[in-house]
Amino acid sequence: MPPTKATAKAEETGLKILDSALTLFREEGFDTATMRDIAVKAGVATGAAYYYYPSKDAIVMDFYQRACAEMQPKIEAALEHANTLETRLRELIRVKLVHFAPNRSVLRALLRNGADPKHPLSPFSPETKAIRDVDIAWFRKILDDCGTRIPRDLEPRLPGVLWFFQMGVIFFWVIDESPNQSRTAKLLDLASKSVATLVKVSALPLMRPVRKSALQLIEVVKGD
Amino acid sequence: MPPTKATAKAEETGLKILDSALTLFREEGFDTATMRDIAVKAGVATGAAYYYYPSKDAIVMDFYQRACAEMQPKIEAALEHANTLETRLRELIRVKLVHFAPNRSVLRALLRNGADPKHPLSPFSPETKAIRDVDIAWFRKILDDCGTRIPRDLEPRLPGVLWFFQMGVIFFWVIDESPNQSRTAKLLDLASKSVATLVKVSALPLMRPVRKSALQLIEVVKGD
DNA sequence: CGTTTGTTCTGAACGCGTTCAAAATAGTCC
DNA sequence: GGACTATTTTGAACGCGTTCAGAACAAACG
Repeated sequence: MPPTKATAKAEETGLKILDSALTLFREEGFDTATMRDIAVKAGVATGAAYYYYPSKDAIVMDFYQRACAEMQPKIEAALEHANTLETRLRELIRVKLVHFAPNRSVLRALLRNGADPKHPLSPFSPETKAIRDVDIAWFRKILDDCGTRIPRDLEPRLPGVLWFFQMGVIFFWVIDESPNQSRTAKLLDLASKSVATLVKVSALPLMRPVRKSALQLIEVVKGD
Repeated sequence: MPPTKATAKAEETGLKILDSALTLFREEGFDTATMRDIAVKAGVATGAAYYYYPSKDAIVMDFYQRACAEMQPKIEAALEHANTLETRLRELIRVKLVHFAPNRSVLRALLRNGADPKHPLSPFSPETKAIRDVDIAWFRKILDDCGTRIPRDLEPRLPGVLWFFQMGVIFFWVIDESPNQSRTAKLLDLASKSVATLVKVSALPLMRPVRKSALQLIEVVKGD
């Protein structure tokens, strides 16, 4: 959102800038749309955009936050009709892809900097922690009552791992140029099934050493 | 390398520009070092740098290519003393980390754009295919005579998968801010062991369905 | 009403990567 | 040597994201 401003008129200007930006991003891509274009389209001076958003990236961030908020009820609805871990995982992620679909290229601009956790736009940055926590809570939820027994030692780590898995799928989707992103659809089907199976299998007594190794790895990756 | 120029003096100028750039990148980071700085340090005008390199990124690319070439004998040496899949995998990757260590931040600039396969600097781009192929050949080699039996169906895909695994480790290393990148060291140890175990286990008759699923996934991700 | 204080907006300017017409230099042939 | 071509180098200029001093406007108070 444009950071809360005093007057109603200001609120409106902020939204106008956001709207102009997103339209231009969609129409001609993030890089091609310049801050000057955005300002002109919103009917303000270049500098005005910076009164509402500290940077071009921040506009994308705002879009991302709003999108996440809008998605919450959609996610809830999608999970109603899904009971198994596999279907819940798949539907949860599918809701996001569908919701982001019209703005796939905007998301690409965001995930470009996914590399650097120091970058404010990274899905791993402190700035995005709030969103991440909400996301991860959903994965905890779908593990909670899915009928699959989760090993005690895996339980606290698994939501985060599934979130990471989700980021991988979204990332793949963003760069997937196949018609209608059909490759991602296939990937999501296959991967959801595999992940669900893996979780199930990981509970077998025989798998204890494998699970312990995996947990060690997770610990190293997460620990900082 | 600076694209082949006619005179020896030109060759030298090109190297001077490369050298100045890398020094500045190391000293103050990729973003802070400007093309003007680089040119001044090399004793030429700003535009001269663009006679040798089409972009700032291209300098990093050149560094990367040279580094890969220099690494070949080091890799060969490292593999002499390693016989198991686990140790070979670990040593192969370790050689790269050690070699890149003084220029970790330069590599970071390169991997920043790893996201977009359309970006020329991406490790997945057509522009980097030659390097990638050489890399993958090494992974084929360490699978060849490591004493572990590789399932027939997995064999053609596995080198690419291991290369991808390597990119993951390098990526983690590049953003690893722990002292001396000790977390990466731990990760590399654990992950090499796990990967080697996985490969071994994947050959068991019991694991056939799991392996087939994994292969399907690989197919979807690679196929384009 | 005028003054004052805070909010919103302006547009010129900065530093960056990059481009390019033209100048300087080197190489070649008579 | 001089004339002509190809290579190398220059530095001003462009478009971008961003900054900032101050103009314009609104609200509150006397």
